[in-house]
Amino acid sequence: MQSAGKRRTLPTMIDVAERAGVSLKTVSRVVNDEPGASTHTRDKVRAAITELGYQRNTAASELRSGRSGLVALVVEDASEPYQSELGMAIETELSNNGILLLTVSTEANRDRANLAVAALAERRVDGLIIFPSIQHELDFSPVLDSGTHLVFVDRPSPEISTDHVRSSHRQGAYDATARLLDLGHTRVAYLGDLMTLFTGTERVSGYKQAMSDRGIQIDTRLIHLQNPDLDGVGEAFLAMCQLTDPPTAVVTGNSLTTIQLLRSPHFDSARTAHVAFDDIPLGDLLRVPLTVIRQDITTIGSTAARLLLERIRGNVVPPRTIIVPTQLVVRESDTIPGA
Amino acid sequence: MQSAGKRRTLPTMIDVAERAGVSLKTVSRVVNDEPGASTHTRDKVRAAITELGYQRNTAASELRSGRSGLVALVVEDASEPYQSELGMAIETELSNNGILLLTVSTEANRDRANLAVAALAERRVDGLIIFPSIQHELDFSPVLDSGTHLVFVDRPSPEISTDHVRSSHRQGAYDATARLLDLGHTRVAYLGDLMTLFTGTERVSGYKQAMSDRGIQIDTRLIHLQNPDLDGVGEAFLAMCQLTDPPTAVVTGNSLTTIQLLRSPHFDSARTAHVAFDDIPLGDLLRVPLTVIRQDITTIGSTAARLLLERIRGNVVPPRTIIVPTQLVVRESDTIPGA
DNA sequence: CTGTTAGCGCATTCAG
DNA sequence: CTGAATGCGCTAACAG
Repeated sequence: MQSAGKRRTLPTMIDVAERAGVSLKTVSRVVNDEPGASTHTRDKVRAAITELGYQRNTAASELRSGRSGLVALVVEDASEPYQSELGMAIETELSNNGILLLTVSTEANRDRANLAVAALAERRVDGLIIFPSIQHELDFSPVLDSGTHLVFVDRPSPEISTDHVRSSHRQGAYDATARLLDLGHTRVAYLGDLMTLFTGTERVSGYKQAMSDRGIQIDTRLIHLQNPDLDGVGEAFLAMCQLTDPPTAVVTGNSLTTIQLLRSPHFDSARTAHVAFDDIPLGDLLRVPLTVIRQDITTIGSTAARLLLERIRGNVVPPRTIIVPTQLVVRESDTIPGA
Repeated sequence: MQSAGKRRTLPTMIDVAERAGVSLKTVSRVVNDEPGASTHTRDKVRAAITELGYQRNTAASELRSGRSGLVALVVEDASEPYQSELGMAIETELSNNGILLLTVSTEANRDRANLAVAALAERRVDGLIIFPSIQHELDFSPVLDSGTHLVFVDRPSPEISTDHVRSSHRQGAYDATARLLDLGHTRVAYLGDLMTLFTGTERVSGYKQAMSDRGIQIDTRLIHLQNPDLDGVGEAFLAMCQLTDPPTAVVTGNSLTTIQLLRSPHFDSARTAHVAFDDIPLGDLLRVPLTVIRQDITTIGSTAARLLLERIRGNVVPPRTIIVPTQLVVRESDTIPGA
């Protein structure tokens, strides 16, 4: 059994050079797969590397070259399903390009989120992928100073003009609403996020558009927007049901709202048709399997990583916006059993 | 609107020293909160730092000092709920100590998982927290050479003697089984992982112990162990139901097996009592809310991070094993409606 | 194809 | 309490 934690001096490129009988620079060429070394020399150097157990010291390389080989993902809570799936997609794309991923959750360190960004700046990360926090805007000036590239996911930055990848929030909400309308409903409620959020605005406007397109009067009493972190969705739905003309169907605009509604005693999946924006884990195993608008998070993540990699490699183009389509996944909750 | 990606030369400690009219070393003292600088000097230096927008270059500091301020979490799939919650707990603990977290999913880099570990070694990460992969043993010799500290989570390493934090797998499985036995069942099946896994072995032995303690004969036909990545749980359960004395209750030993069973057409939650090891997301919203043994992942993660931090700070003690208790969460699936 | 020189920005060592 | 000198390990720029 090996034991961890012993430290001795590690061999350097100079040691390898001596062992292989070549110059320092030649070793560097081999290690970095640069041209300018014969196959024979390469083999000699490689042999010396394995004999000595040489490992390149990234810190030195980084200091000299200015590139860190590090990208950071800044999210609110890396353990939330959407965000962890995003992280996984990004990591996959980056690791295929020899870049390691740092993850910073602003929630974990609310007061110190800006400190964390400063730490990323000190580390000279090559790029940042940002899933903007709902809670508070971060100060990205430290990383901008050092020429780090930024990509925003899910919604654009209000202050910084840069690349941005997101779902077609509006179209997704449109599709959710249209689905219920096509099933014959006319009283369709919308429970969603506040309009202060970009995504909230987009989605509610998709809902309204679908209603208008089918010539259905929009009843503002059937629209409830609130911060989904706070309670109140169930009560809002109850109030709607007490109208003389209550809703027969409902669209929920985000997962938190969906879960609040499903957990509410005032909501009965057997009596009200329901389509949710955002899939939730195990949505197929619920009491009534949930019909949802699913975001293609993996594509969003890998696209964000790809845009970032292009810029890191020196591609200079104007800021781009990429919209990734959503998908309607029909299960059961959109149809009422009795109907 | 600011625009990202412009690069100019950043100020260094020398610039700050000149501006403040002190020496390089004094700046270093202030930046690192070392003693040996008067309050007056500190203020002068701090002022110069803000005026110039100075940011320490971590690479240089790292090259000189040998410490990277980086810890890596090596998991199989960072998007899986258990693993992302673990990551979040670790990140919280580390960020409180000024350390950033790298996440490496071996799944994202299947063929190259060992290469990723080598990359961590080259980066001289201060420590590694490892949630061992089911798929394949990794080669940690590169990081051991550079004196990196390791902590294993969930199960110990078969090869390396080091710190290790995990749930009381055996006690948890015991509690799950005992719960069903106490409810009057005598034919309790166990569907779980292979015994080649540490956790699989621990949990099945907890099940057996509970049965024996209550004087109930263990029927090996009611025990099914398999790789939960593969199909077959539903069929195995069906086979048990066709016995002359079929099970009236079942314990599932891990989330994948639980989900397979719940999705299987051969299993009916209304007819068979069920307790699952490991909570699953939204377990309370399932057709029949799931009674589970829940692991305290947050405690596991923060404990692992704490043990690692101690070693990074130079604490030399023999390898430690910390067992974190599990908790029975009673919902409904353990009782059959008719009974 | 290969080698020499210089210096990235900082922390360590030792001298005041 | 403060400063000067040195070099961590590597890569960029050039020379042969």
